[in-house]
Amino acid sequence: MISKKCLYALKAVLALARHQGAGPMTIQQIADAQEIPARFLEAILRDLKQNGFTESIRGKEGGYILARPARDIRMGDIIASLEGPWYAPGPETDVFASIWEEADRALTKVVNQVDFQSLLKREDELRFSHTPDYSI
Amino acid sequence: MISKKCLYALKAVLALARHQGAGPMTIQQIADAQEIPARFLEAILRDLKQNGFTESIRGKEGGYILARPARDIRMGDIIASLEGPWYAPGPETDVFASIWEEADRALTKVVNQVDFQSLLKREDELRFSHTPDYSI
DNA sequence: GACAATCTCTACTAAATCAATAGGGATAGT
DNA sequence: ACTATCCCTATTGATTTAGTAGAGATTGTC
Repeated sequence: MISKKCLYALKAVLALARHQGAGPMTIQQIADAQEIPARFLEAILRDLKQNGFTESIRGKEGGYILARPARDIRMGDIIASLEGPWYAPGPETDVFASIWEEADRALTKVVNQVDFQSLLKREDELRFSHTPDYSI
Repeated sequence: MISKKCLYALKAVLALARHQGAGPMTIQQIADAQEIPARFLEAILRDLKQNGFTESIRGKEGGYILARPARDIRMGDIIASLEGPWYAPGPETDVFASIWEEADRALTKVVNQVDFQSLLKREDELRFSHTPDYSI
């Protein structure tokens, strides 16, 4: 099961992606926008910073920004850095090992195909298709 | 991360597959063969039974057998029945939902391609290729 | 320089899950 | 009756998850 921490991290990066170019976002702003407990988010953003995805500006007018363009951050990058490997390649190579590896590759391939620029686009399209149309 | 319970279950089914046609295996035999804590295995085998993968024979000379031919049991079947879904399809459909679904499909596809008859074959080949060859 | 808004760091905790373990009960063959 | 087996419920210790708390460091503004 994918952890909430990881889900929060993905949402946070998405929020920062949408805000890119408009200065830093505070932890509180991100927390409000994505409904994430602020204190928890704080720790997550620190993790993201340590892994090179975000940068922080301290002091008043401070906050977080993406360290690189949204196009250059993939879902898989975030997942890989926060989530442990979903299977442990042990020393004993049993008959299942190669299957786990194949499954891992399949999974990685999917999440590595999606960068945050394309997520923004997807989100826009989703919003569009879900907005009720009251016109006649 | 894939749980030990699930890994044990897969090993147990593999052991039963190899023993198929040779009468029931006791919990203890399976535990010894696959190095699984017997008491833990007991609960796992009960789960497998409830999910229709194994059948049990009680009393002396009792034990477990596969409920169907090894060819008709896939890795994915065992995993799906013991492991919860690896992501939770919540009510709110955010932009990530479709990615999780795609990832899930990719994963399922891999593990559903492998049945236990083919695992037996793979294991034989693996054993063969790992057996040191002392001939000159 | 005081103040306020921000990030930073360490520690703590409550709840859930995992990986078993324990103890007795039911069943079937000899 | 005896024994080897499966069956069922409950309990436990360790680990992980999902946060919370409190104090400290940094920076812009007045």
